[in-house]
Parts: sequence; C-alpha cells; structure tokens
Amino acid sequence: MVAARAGVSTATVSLVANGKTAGRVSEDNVSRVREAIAELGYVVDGIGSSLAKGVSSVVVLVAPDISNPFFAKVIAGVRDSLGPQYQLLLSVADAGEFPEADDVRRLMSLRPAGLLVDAPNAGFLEDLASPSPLVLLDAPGLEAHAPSVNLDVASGARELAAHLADAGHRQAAYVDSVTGTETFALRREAFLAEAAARGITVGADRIISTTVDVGTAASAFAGAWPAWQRQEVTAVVCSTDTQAYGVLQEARVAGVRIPAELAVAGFDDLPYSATSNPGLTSVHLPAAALGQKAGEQLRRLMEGQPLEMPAVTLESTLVVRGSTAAGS
Amino acid sequence: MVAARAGVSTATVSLVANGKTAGRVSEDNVSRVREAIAELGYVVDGIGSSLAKGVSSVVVLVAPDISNPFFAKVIAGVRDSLGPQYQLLLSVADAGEFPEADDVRRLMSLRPAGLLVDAPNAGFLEDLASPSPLVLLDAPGLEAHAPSVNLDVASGARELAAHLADAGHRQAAYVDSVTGTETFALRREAFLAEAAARGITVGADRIISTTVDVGTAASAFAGAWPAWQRQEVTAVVCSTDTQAYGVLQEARVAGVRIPAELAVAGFDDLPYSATSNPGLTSVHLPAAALGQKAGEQLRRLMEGQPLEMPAVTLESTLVVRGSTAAGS
DNA sequence: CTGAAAGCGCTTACAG
DNA sequence: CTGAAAGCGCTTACAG
Repeated sequence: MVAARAGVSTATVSLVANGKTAGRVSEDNVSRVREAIAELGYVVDGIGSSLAKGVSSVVVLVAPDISNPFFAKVIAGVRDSLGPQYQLLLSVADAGEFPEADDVRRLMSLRPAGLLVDAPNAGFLEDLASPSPLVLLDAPGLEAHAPSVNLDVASGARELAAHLADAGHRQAAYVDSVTGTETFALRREAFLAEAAARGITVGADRIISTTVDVGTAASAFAGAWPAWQRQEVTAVVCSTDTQAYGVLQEARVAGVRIPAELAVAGFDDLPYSATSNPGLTSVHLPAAALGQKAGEQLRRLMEGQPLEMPAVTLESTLVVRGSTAAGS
Repeated sequence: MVAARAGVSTATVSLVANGKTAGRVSEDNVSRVREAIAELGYVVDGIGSSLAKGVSSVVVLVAPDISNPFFAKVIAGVRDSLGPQYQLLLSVADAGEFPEADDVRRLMSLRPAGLLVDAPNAGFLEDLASPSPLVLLDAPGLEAHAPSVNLDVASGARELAAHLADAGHRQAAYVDSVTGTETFALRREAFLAEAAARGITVGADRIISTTVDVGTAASAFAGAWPAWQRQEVTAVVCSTDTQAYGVLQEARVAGVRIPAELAVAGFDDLPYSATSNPGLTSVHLPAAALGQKAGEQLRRLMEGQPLEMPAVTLESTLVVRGSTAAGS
C-alpha cells in the first residue's frame, strides 16, 4: 500500500480513507495521510475493500425496460438520493425480460451493497433470494417480499374514468399491455371499475392487449377500430402513452378526428405527450420521485437503519390535454 | 470453501470451476467436483476471484444517453457478443453527460474486465486512462485513443443529399444537435458538402441546433419556418429521427403538407420512423451490429488476442419513405 | 492513539 | 495428477 509512505501503518490509512478517524487517529496523522492520498492520487481498491468488508459499493438496478424516457427519470432520481459513495450500475437483460436465475447468481457474487428492482414479477423475486438489502419499485402486490415504493395508479385511473364520464362518453375501449406486470392489471381494473360505476360500458371484446410499442399498438387499433366504431365507441384508454401514440397516429391515418370523434388517453405522461398535437391526456406518474424515494429507502437499509415506512405509495394525477378536450 | 467436501483440495475445485482442467485433473475428480458444485449450488465468489486474478468479470458500458431505442439495440448487440461469462453493467450519468473523473476512478477501482464507451468526447477519454481493455463506439476521429467501431454516417448523409437533389430540391435547411459529439459534425459536414456539390443551397442561416428532443426541435422549427418558407426551402434534414418527429409534428400544426410542400428526413432509422405517417426517410444506422462488433473486439482484447482491425467502420444506408416521396 | 496480525474467498506457481 | 502455501488489497478486532 503505497500511501503507507505517509509514515504511518496501512491500518491508519484505511481508517482515514474510510472516515473512521473519530477519536482513533491523531489530527496530525489524519492530515499527513490526507496529503499523501491527494499527492499519490490514491483510490481505495474496490475489490480488496469489498472482500475485507464482505460487501461492495455497487448498487445494482434491475429493470426490464431501459429504453423509455420514463425510466431515465427514475434513474436520475435514484442517482440523486444514492449519492456518490455508491456506484449505480444497471443490469440489462433483453428488452422486457428479467435476468435469469444464473445471471442473478453471478450478479449476487459481486456482493452488491444493495439491489433495486423495477416492476418485477413474483418468479424473479423468488430466484433472487437476495442477501443484500433490496427495495422494489413499482411492484404493487409484492410488498410482502421486500420494502417497496409504488405508484398509486389506481386513483389516476379512476380520475380518468370520471373525466371521460363527465365529458359524456358512454362506450369506451381499452388497450392493455401484454406484459404480466402487476401495475398494468391495476391500471386496467381501476379504470374499468370506475368506468362501470359511472355508466361507461367497456365490453370484454373491447379490451385488447399489445406490446408497449407505437407500431404494434397502431396496427392493433387499426384492426379493432371498425368494430368499435360500429359499437359507437368514443373513447380509447391505453395502458401507456407509447401505445396511445400509436392509436393517435393510426386514427389520423383513418381520418378519425381527435377528440371530436374519438378521445384518447394514456398513462405515464411522457415528455412527448405535452408537445404532441393534440396533446395527450395522461395519468401523470412521478418517475423521478419514484427513483428518489426508492434510493432513499435502500440507502437507509444499507446503512443499517430501520425503515419507518416499508411500503410507500406515490400519488398519480390526471393531466388533461387536447386529446380528450371537452365539448365532444 | 464448502465444495472442498468433494474430497479434494480447494485448488482442484478452483481448477474445475475455471475450466482449466486440461491435463491437470483426473476425470474422476473432475466429475466428483462437478457433482458437488451442482449439489451445493456453489457459485464462485466474484470478489475473491477478482482479487486473486487482478480483474473482475464485469464489463462496464459507459454511455451518455440511455433512454433511446437506438441505444437499446446497441446494448442487445453487446450482450450477444459478450456472452454470459461477462456481466454487462451500464454506468449511468445524467442524461447527455459523462461520468466525472472521480466517478471514473471509482469505477476503475472495481477492476472491470473491459470498458465500452459510446460517443465519448476527447476530454472524457483523457480522464479515463484505463488500464483495462477499452473499445470505443461511435467515436469518429478518436481512433488514436483506442480501438473503435464507427458508423459511416458520411456515406448515408451523401446518399440523402443525392436523393433530395434528384427529387428536385434546391433550397434546404438543417437541424443539428447541440451536443458536441463528433458524429453529428460528420453528419452535417458530409450532407452540406454533397448538397452543395449537387446544387442544393443550405445557407448558414438555415442551420439551427437543438437538443435531441421532440419538443425542442418542434419549437425551434416553428420559429425558423416562416423565414425558411420565404426563402423557398422545400427540404429539412435533421441530425436525428427524434428531431425530425418534432419537425413533422410542428409542420402538421402549421398545415404544411409533407412531402408535397416540405420533405423531411433524419438519421438513425428508429422503429417509429417506419410506422409514422408519413413514414420518415432516414439514414439507417446499424445499432445492433455496432454493439455486436464492439463486444467482439473487446472480447478479443480481454482474452489477450490481437485485433486484426483496430478500427472498424459499419455502413449506413438511406431508407426512403413517404416524408420525402418523389413527385413533389 | 497506533501498528502487527489475521482474515475476507479465491487462484496460481510450486513441490511432490 | 494433487495439495500446501503464498498472495491478491484491503479492514478490523486486538495488544500495546
């Protein structure tokens, strides 16, 4: 250990580098060691340190869909609350997939300081069996597995149903996501229940599922629209904004006027939704806050502190824009 | 080391686990150890292994913009060629930023097996000074720093200029990106040179720059369009498809017919470009191949093999769609 | 307040 | 072909 050139033992250097000097190292030595560290540009070797401590400084974020503006905001929130002492690394699987049991084992053999898992399914969590602190994001119904930060998508969905009912819609359709993630089931069920309560009909034949992708949603809508039109559907709700963009696009091709003939809405409130024409009505989900809160909770766990609230839920709110403008 | 219960020494277990048994361990012991490993579900501890070997099994991918469908494909390509023995981890900085010198040091203290850096600037590479094998992606002009895999954006840009000239356009405009990444300078210069050679005028006042973002591009176009229209501009080329979406959207708002009054084109050929209406003419960039090739090169480096071709360039091709349909 | 020593879980020359 | 031993770079009780 080169920095031992500061005239002290490696033990002292280690104490200083880890900020554990309180009442254990003399002022004199602290500053001498600090100087030496600065001069030599010394950085504690992560591997050696991890082995001795039994844990690394890496926080692994596992997520099924990285290429999504929503997710980018979640990451920014996590980085914010985690701070610079932890290295945030994203574990990437194929789009929409989770790492397999083998990959997970290899990941765990890196001894991460903590784990953040976004929108997991129960199966993945069982494979995990993580000895590291773990916080779940957007995993409604899985609170029993680990501390979680969730989004109250249901209340936003109900707001949306109320908004459409108020605007006079009576026949609607729903474009769901094929992935089995729980949040999508929640969005759908909350919307359908409130819609029914307010006199909006959404028959089972008017619920279709697509991947979260503009193109697929567009063609699925193109296929379904003729029948829906005959049934006098005047509103389509999509489980994500991305799918709503597909509907919007295809409606334009088919010459359907938005919102006069058809109201369209989604979930997420992606940046594009504010600038599209017409703007897309959407249930705003607080992405940055989701990441931030999850990072905070994980940090507490990693520092051995207890969590006052192991299950946190963040509010969602409806943002009304041109795609459902009243007066239809 | 629990698996030593197989009746052999830890040395033998290590040999088996690392597949270095060739002529050094008896068949008998190999299978006994394999069984024990399977029974106990043993996984080599990454930290211990890394310390002994001096290098971990982690490959770090550093990139400035994660939330981009283009990038998702690059990652898929990298995963493909790297295989399961390396853990691919994404280092995330704030959108459009690179990690700072400090973060880089901390990253390096993890002793990554290799480093992949997408679209870096020269400054970042100097901070890096990586002792690990390093491959650059999409870093034209930086081949001197490290082995690189680049995209031949220039030839695509020239194809695009030729296509527009053939369609009879004489006055054009260019929407550039504000980030100083080299690839954008290349796109612009190649397009401008070829356009000039073919009789298309693009005055300096008809080159604007925006962030890579639908909204900003849309409003920048809205501001510029009146002047361009007076100058009889009939074609706008954007440095990315994302910006082109903004132009398309704003043109629709302004009642400009595409492509009759205005032809629009971009770079990247994102999935949405094929399904939008009209489809967006775009210079196709082979994202998956970029990642795959970079992964291959890095793998060779990590295995100590020499590179036949330290600088690889991948072709780009123009994909013509409705947004520039001939017959304007 | 300080340093010598053990130990974290592995891998790799080195003897045998 | 096999195992005992040293060593990778740190951290942390433990004596002093």
